[in-house]
Amino acid sequence: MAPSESSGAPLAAIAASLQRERRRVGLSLAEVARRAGIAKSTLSQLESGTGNPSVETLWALSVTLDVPFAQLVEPPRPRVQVIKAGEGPTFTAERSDYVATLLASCPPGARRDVYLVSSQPGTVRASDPHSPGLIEHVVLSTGRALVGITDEPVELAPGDYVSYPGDLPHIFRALEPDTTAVLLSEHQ
Amino acid sequence: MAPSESSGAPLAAIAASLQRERRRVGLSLAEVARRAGIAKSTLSQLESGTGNPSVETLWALSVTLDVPFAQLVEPPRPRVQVIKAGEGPTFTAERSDYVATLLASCPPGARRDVYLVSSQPGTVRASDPHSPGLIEHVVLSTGRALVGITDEPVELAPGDYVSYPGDLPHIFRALEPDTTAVLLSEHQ
DNA sequence: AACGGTCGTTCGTCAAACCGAACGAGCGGA
DNA sequence: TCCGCTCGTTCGGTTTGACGAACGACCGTT
Repeated sequence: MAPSESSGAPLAAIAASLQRERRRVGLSLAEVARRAGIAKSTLSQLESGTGNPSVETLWALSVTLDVPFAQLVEPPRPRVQVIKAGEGPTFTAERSDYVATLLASCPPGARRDVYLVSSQPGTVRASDPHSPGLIEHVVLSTGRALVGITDEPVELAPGDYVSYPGDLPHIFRALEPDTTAVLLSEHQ
Repeated sequence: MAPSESSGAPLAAIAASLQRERRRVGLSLAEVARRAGIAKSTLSQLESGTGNPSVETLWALSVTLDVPFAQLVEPPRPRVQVIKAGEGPTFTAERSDYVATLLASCPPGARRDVYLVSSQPGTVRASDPHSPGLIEHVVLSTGRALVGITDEPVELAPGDYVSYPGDLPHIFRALEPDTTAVLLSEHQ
């Protein structure tokens, strides 16, 4: 997914984030600038939305404020969301008793999808490689399953966890009826 | 968590990412520069690691290449990880039958932790607010539980999903023995 | 009030990011 | 071979982000 909107750079969002995070850690503008090794005038302009910082400058600030770099650029996002079992958009593989329910799709700023996977034995859910850098995490809830890279899958029991690069061929193969798992697809 | 290392800005990583993503979509340097509205000389220098782009410039490129902004800055990261049920580092709440197993901690570039939660009824796991912007996702695996914001929790059955802001007081209260859930803690 | 301290903003200077044009290299067709 | 085209790089000129000093505002203290 592309960055939020196709609009211009979120300079205003950066300005707000910088000030919010600085307030959060309770430091003065001058102190943050000093620790980050930048002029406080620069920081002042950035927080006022006047300016277009270089990556180096923003990076220094993200380190100083102990905030993920991306958080300074991609603004916040809120709220409560409930999806009852059986509801929500589902994706069913053809010729395979495999149902994936999208629980939380990738919003701007976050880079992960959360699925609830329900599968039956007898068939194999083989996935072609997804986009480079994608990582999948699987936590088995019920049943048993062979999960992971096609060449070296791992057998999971309830509570077991596996993660693997999603840009390699991989499978999900239920070994017992009503096998369910939580799948976290992380877009790097 | 802070950006990867406390070292200098990842200008080399940006250079590599830009070239890799451009190659991926199969466009020439000149064409990408034209679409992004920047001079191709600028892009040439960025891809060669010579330069310290402004946020505006990088943003335009991330939009053009249809790549999340953060991906241009935070480099890749790999591999397979297995944690069998009962293994892995656990956190136990005092006075509460509540065990959280850390499945995937927050690496540089990603901003989420994955836990397997196992809990027994009779006690309430109440969490004080975490850092601002944190979002928690819960998928119930077995049993039943009251989960969510303390003021308005949601009752979950196996397969149910809920997400809520982690910076508000929230609870996890098992309603049946051996209640388990997958908890995704997302650091915005 | 006068003082020392820190707060955040503003101003002039300088380095550098960005631009546009020109360049050489590589390739296919006449 | 000589065009015509596109590739990516290199070279001055212009714009602008970053710097440091100076500024007014706002406390406590004397």
